[in-house]
Parts: sequence; C-alpha cells; structure tokens
Amino acid sequence: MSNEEKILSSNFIRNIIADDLKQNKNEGRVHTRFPPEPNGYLHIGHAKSICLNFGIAEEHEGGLCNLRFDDSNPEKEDLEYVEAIKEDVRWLGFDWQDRLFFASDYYLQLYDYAVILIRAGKAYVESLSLEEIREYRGTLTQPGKASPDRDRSIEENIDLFERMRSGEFEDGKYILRAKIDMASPNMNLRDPAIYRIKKAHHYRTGDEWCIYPMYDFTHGISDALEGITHSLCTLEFEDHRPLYDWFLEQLPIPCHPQQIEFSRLNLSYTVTSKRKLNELVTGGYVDGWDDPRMLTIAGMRRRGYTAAAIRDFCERIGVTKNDTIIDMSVLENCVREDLDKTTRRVMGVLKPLRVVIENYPDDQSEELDAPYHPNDPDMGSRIVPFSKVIYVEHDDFMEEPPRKFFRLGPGREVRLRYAYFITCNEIIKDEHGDVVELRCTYDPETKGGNAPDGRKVRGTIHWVSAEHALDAEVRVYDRLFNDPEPDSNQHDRDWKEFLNPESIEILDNAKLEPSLSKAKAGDQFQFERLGYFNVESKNSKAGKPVFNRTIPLRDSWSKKR
RNA sequence: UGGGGCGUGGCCAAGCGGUUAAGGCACUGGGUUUUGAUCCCAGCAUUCCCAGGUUCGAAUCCUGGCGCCCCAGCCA
Repeated sequence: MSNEEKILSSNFIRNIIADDLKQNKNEGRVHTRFPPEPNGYLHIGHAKSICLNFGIAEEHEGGLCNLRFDDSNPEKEDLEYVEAIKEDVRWLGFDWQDRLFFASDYYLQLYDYAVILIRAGKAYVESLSLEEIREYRGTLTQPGKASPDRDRSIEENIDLFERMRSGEFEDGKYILRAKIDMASPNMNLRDPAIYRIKKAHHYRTGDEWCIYPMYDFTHGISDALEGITHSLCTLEFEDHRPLYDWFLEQLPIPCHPQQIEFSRLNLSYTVTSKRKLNELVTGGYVDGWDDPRMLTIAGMRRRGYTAAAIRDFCERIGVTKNDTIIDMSVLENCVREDLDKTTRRVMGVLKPLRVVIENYPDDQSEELDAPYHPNDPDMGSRIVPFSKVIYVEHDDFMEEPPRKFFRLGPGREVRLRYAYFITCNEIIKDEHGDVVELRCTYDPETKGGNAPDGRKVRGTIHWVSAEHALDAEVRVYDRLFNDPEPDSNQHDRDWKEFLNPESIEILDNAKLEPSLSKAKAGDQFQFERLGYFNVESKNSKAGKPVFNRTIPLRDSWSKKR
C-alpha cells in the first residue's frame, strides 16, 4: 500500500463539497482560491484558510486552487506584501502553478460590468457626502431613505461615471452605488458603494485608474471570472452573501460560485488580526513582521515552527462556524511532535556554571561518541569532547535542593549525559555569595554513563567542555501576551497593555558543543533537556551564531513544583 | 419589538432518529527510559445551553426561552 493515507476529519465544508460532487454540480469541478489583500503579512489565521482552500483542491481529483490578490485599495497595498505572501504560501507547501491572479488585472472588466449595471438601471452615481450617505442609510432598526440621486437618468449616470474615471472629480465627490433596497434589514443591501474615487498611485496599475472598485463588487466577479466553484471566506462576510449573489445575478457572467463562510481562527495569548499585527510592527513593539514572537507565517518560520506542524495544526483544529479560541498548547504540541522526530539532539548550556573535575588529568581530553537521536539510530552520531573543566546549566545545581530534585547539589552524584558520573564536593562563591563554580570528582569507571557496580543515579544533566565550547547567543521566547484573550471586548484596557514584557530573553553567554559550529542559518536542533532551537537567520555572525528557542521541551518537573 | 450566525467535557471537534456520545489538546495516575523529553497503557460528558413536545427510541425533529458573535467604511 501507499504510505500513510491520512484520515481526514469531516467538516461541514467537506460535506457540502462531497454532496455537490455527488450531484455532479459544476461538472464535478472543485476550484477554490486563496484571496489575500496585500496589505500586510500572513498570519496563522491565514494559514487556516490556505490549508483549507489548497487542501480541499488537493483532496479532489483535478481540484485547483488559485492565488489571487484582492487588491482594490491602492492606499494600503504594496508589492512587498505580495512577495512576502507568495513566499509564505509556497513555504507552507502549496502551489498555485500558473494561477496567480490579481483583482487589479480585472479593473477594466470590472469597469465594464459597472457600466452594464448602470445601463440596466441597477446602479447610480451618488453625490451625497460621506456624512449624508451615513444619515440616509438609516440604522440597524430603522430603514434608510432614498438619495435624491437615486433617480438620476441612465445617461447622466453614464456620463458622470465616465467623468469619474477620467479624473475630472476630486476624491469623495461622487461614488457609484448599486441600486438595491434602502429599506433592507441587511445593511449591506442599502445601496452599497461599488466604486469610489481615489487619486492614489496603485502598486500595479500605477496612475491608470483614479476610481477603484469596492470589495463586494470585485470579489464575486473575480471569483466568477476564474471559474471558482466554492468561495470560502470567514463568518463576517455571511451578511455579504446576498450582495455577492446579487451582483452575479445582475451581470452576464456564466458562473456563480457558492460562497461558504467559516469561523476565523482565534488563539489564546495572541492576536490574529492583520490590523493589530501591523500596529505591533509600526509601533515598534516587535522586531518587524517576522519577529519570532509574532504568529505571522514569517515569524513562525524564523522562530523554527515547521510548515508540516502548521499544516497539522490547521487540520486538527477543524473548520466550523463556532466562535472559538484555540488553546495555544495545540499549536505547541504540533510543533513539538514534528520537531521530535526530525531533529538532531545536541548539548548546549544556556546559563553556564563552571565545573572543575578535580581528579581528571589537567591536559587530557577525550572524544565521546553521542548519538544524534536516542530513538532513531539512522540519524547517526557525533563526537563530543570531554575535559577537566566543563559547563553545566546553572539551573541544574541547587545548594539546598528540595527532596525531589534529582540534579546537582552538595555531595550529590549525577550523570553527565554520555560521559561520566560526577559528585559535587565543593561550592565556590563570589563576593556576592553567588555560586560561580563547582568542584567535583568523576568516577573513571562510569565512562559512557553506566556504573559497573550497578549503582544508579537519578539525574542526568547536559554539559559542554569549556575549552571546546562554541560561544553563542540564545534568544528565549515566551508568549507575546500575558492575557489569554488580550483583545477580548470583556476588557476595558487596550489590548497592547497585555503585552508580555518578558516575551524575549537574550542569553548572551551560551556555551554550545563544538559540532554546532557547522550549523547553518535555519538549521534545527534539540538541545537536550531544554528544547528545540534553530539558527537565527538574521542576526547570526560567523563564530558567534544566534539561536532562537523555537519551543521548550515539555517539563513535568517545573509543573510539579 | 432590524437582520445574519453560533451553542456537544477545561479548550477544540466528530456526530445528520437506534453508537458504550469518535478523536485531538489539556489534565491525572502507571510503565519504559543515560533528555524529569519521547514512547506506551489507563482515567477523564449516565449526557449534548435550558424548558416543553413528537417518537417504541432525540445531541440529532418541532415549539418556546436563554446566552454569545457579526453588520450602520467611499476597508477587506
């Protein structure tokens, strides 16, 4: 049989598509699209949409998924975002092949469709001001009233619309509105704007246009032009579906995709909104869109989260219309699960404590062979040098250890991983009373980590030979927010007040085993007993690499205390 | 007393009139272990927002409540 055919959990969208296929709807085609606006970087919520849209296409024979940039607002969009988004989608493992589209490529067609609407008496040029339009629109409980321009003649509408396009009017002077129903209980149907004047430079069409179509008008038509069968979007567009359908019903387009809405992703202890992430970036709260603490795709990549882990996560959380907050531990579990099986184990000491092994010969050192993965011999092994002076983790020593502490303490014996048993004999402190060095003895009979007399030790700790150590900087990250729901409307404080001031800790004096000197940017490792780390792509220098802690190991000890 | 949605364990989620109400995360206990990791095994909803009703039988159908989310951009 073929390799692991993954059993996919059913969800309401998969069920709808399965039914459609059963009825041979759309001639059996399945064609989706991922339609980002290039106004920021993609985040974990977009990953859900990407996995859904591209995933559904992949699940069906002949299924296709387009990448389409929904760029109808020149003031917010930029080529930088287009490039970043393409990279992110590719990195996640998806391929749009030759189907890269831009709504801005449809501007002329969109304009022609607007003219068709006007000629059919279904759209008119509005001269009311923004404020007046708001007034005329009514409220949630009161119907709106007709604008005086609602009955403008078709000829006049055509003339005005052409002049809007030619640049005759200033921004805001006119808009083109669909003529639907000012009394509709659905606000979106109260004659929504479909074109506005914006004398702005567009990152793709330049100054060719000074009027730009609105989302509702653009999106459905773009879907239809591309032959999309299922147009998946988030719940806030549910109220827009009647409008989506209305445009396609009015226009001579022989394709009417089905819009299906699902709930957007919320994760505890973070924010998943492009607007808020943008605010963190521009406000200098983080180090750019790819800050490893950000749940942007670029940030997660830099942090060391893998595409496979993110895809797995998106499958595990499911797709529904429920308003939910996924526990961050689900994502973290996916990351650990993937890294556990793919990553080499090495030793590194984050907060070094010097240990002198008094009975070890002064000028001796030996090379110990240590496997890269205890459960996967195929990963091979590397040489780890051992010598008289080593570093151990400061946290692995306690002067007055509690009863269940298995590590180093006065008079205690522990195993140095893959090396020897050592016993702590003496503690050396500085003038502040801080422990700065340990004097230990080793048992030469325990080489490799086993005592011939059958004696057991409870603790095994990691270490690095001082003279062979590679100096490194390690960046340890924690959650970006202290509150599980920083942007909850239950709070009366601004969401940024919940930023965790300790979300990054820079350890400038880490000591790593020498095999790591060959590590390249992006390489990932497990530092035994600590967690998973990768070589930071931006700040590493030759001879002084920077490592990001992707995620710590699960730690039932710290939980117990 | 506008409209549109949603409500299954701590967090997700399958379930589509007959199942002991899947599964994952979290948590708890036990086993293996030279990472207090991984792995393994076990436990974790007499009940599906509430109340009525239909039915031999309801998380699934009906009625009525309650709670939460979204909508009054010339943003998407």
